[in-house]
Amino acid sequence: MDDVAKLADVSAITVSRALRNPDVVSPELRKRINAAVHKLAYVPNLAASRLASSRSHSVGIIVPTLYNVIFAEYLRALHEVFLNSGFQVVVVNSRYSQSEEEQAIRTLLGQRVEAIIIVGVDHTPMARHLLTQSKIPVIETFELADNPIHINIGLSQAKAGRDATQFLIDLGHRKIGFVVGQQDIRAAARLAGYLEAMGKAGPEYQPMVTSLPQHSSIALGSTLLASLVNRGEIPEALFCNDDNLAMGAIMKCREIGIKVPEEISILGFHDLEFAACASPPLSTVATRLYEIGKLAAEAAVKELSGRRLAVSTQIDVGYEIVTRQSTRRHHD
Amino acid sequence: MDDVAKLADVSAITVSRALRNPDVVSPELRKRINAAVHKLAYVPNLAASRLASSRSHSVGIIVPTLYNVIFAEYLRALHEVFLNSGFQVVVVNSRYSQSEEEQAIRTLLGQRVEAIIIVGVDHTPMARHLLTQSKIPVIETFELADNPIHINIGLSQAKAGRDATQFLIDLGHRKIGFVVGQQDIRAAARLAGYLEAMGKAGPEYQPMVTSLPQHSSIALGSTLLASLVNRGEIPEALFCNDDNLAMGAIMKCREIGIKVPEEISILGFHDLEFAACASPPLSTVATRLYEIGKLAAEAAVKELSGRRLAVSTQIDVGYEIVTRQSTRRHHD
DNA sequence: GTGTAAAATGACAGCGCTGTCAAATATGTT
DNA sequence: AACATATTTGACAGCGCTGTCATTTTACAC
Repeated sequence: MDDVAKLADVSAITVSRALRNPDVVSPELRKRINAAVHKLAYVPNLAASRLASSRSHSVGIIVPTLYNVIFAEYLRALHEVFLNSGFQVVVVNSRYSQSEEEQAIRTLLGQRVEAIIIVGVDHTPMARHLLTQSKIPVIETFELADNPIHINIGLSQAKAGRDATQFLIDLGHRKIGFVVGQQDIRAAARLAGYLEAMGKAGPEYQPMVTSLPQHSSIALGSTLLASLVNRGEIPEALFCNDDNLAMGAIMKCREIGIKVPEEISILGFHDLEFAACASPPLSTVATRLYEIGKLAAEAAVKELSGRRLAVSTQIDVGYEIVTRQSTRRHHD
Repeated sequence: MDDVAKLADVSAITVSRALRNPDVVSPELRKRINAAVHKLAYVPNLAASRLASSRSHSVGIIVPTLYNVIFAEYLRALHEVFLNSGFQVVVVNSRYSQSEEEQAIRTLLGQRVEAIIIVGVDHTPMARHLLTQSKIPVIETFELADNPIHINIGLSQAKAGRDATQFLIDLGHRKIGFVVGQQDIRAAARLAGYLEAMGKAGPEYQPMVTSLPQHSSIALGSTLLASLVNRGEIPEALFCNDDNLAMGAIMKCREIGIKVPEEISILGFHDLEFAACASPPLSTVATRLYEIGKLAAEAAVKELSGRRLAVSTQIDVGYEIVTRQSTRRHHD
């Protein structure tokens, strides 16, 4: 900054002002300073700025993965709201690991982000401790917590899993499989819901879980369906932990000549962008991905602008089973 | 930090050391300090640390979108290499806007990231100026630049577009369409390649471009194919700007009863995870997404560890047309 | 011309750490 | 016991900005 000041022949403080508050500096100086800034390709040191002002103007987002489309709409909403409110968005990827999540929290807190939006409600005790002690808004999303740290926006994954399974049961299916990749906590909750519904339905409803500890993807859905077929255990209906898997399953069915939904009903989760245009269009549990992000960001912005919300606000955004053509009533 | 020091009854500097260099502090003090750190949920202020040490231990990644799967493998590779090398990864999303890209560059430079990995080689003059003046490694990826800022790893998008089109021409197709969403610069280059190949092939090869200024997605591919059909202009072959669009197109074809590849050949781009398990499996131009990320990160790490590369290193990772079942020789 | 208020600029300290070097303490050797 | 050496701890300045307040300059009214 001193270099800029020297070049523009003003004091350093004036440079700082010209950059942050251009209209309080006389036009002539402003012009000279801008020229110097440009000439030197000067970029203010944010570390120094943050240290001096103790404001970071940034918020931290923690998502489990950046490698598939599940959090796309959620991220889009967060970016839209925060960018419009003048916050910089820092996205960190915990890669479905609680220890990486804790590490991410440390990093973000170290950067003194002004709010943290995090997917999920299960954290290491240390992570929870850090989040609780930090004096910033913490928004936990996607799941509903029994005991939210602060603000919590999501839906009951277990209930959604139960209802989805019940939906397939009500369609007359008995042999209903559950398909999942690497099991994160939300997947486990949906699985628990599935098991509960199956258990309640009666002894002839035998749970049948197919899984492989890999990141969810369309390709994995395809692989999982193939392994099901190889074991000769083709169910009447399949509840897939997300639309990626469901899409893959549909593809594989088509490839090997299993008719969807005539021979097998397939139900996805999340209603991702491609669900409606799959062939056949995918029945799925629509979660309000964009909405969750939007509400989370808005809650954070509201908190930060002083209008404190209730200590622990919880919003259940619910879900909806969208019936398209990949499921149908069971015929013997 | 002072609070921690007071609680552990040591000097602040010892706390700092215990945190950064635990083995140089006596075990007893270390224990006391850790207890205090934990009790107070103390997280060191990274801004202060960065300012004092003038090291950020972080690298900046700029991608045009976080909302679809195109950059998944690329990001995965970058994360793997950088995290293993002890760098924190900051991902920023330019949302396909050059001005947002420039803003992102400012932010990252302001954070004093130690390297910048950026998708693309076209930047605003200001962005280029900032990047050039910054004394850090800059790795431009995906495209090959005539005039790289520093290190450049990618492939010729125009050449790939040309070859892909030629591939369809060689299959005997004449009416070959190009399908694209919102046109970024790489899309434009591929389109240019397509136009060039069509132009060279002769007057009976009329270009036929279908596009809609929206983010690429499977759903958009479906929409675009539908609009093609509505206009009654079903081509013999379709070169899609990426696999998302191709996948959507295949789905829509299936829905409305156009047989792929019997009635229409469909060629994608990138060989995304789902290409091989599409139905029919998608022929596509495989770009080495993971490889690009890996090479980029490794180049950056090498630069940062002192082993400077040649001033402007350029690596052409090439591409490969993968023939699966969505394309076939044309029959009249 | 003088006085008053407003606008523009500057001085200074300090944000919370770390690099460097100095001091204190422990350890080993003869 | 005296000394040399290694280990552990501490003091101090300063990283590059910004908040606060002081000072200078300008504008305007009388």
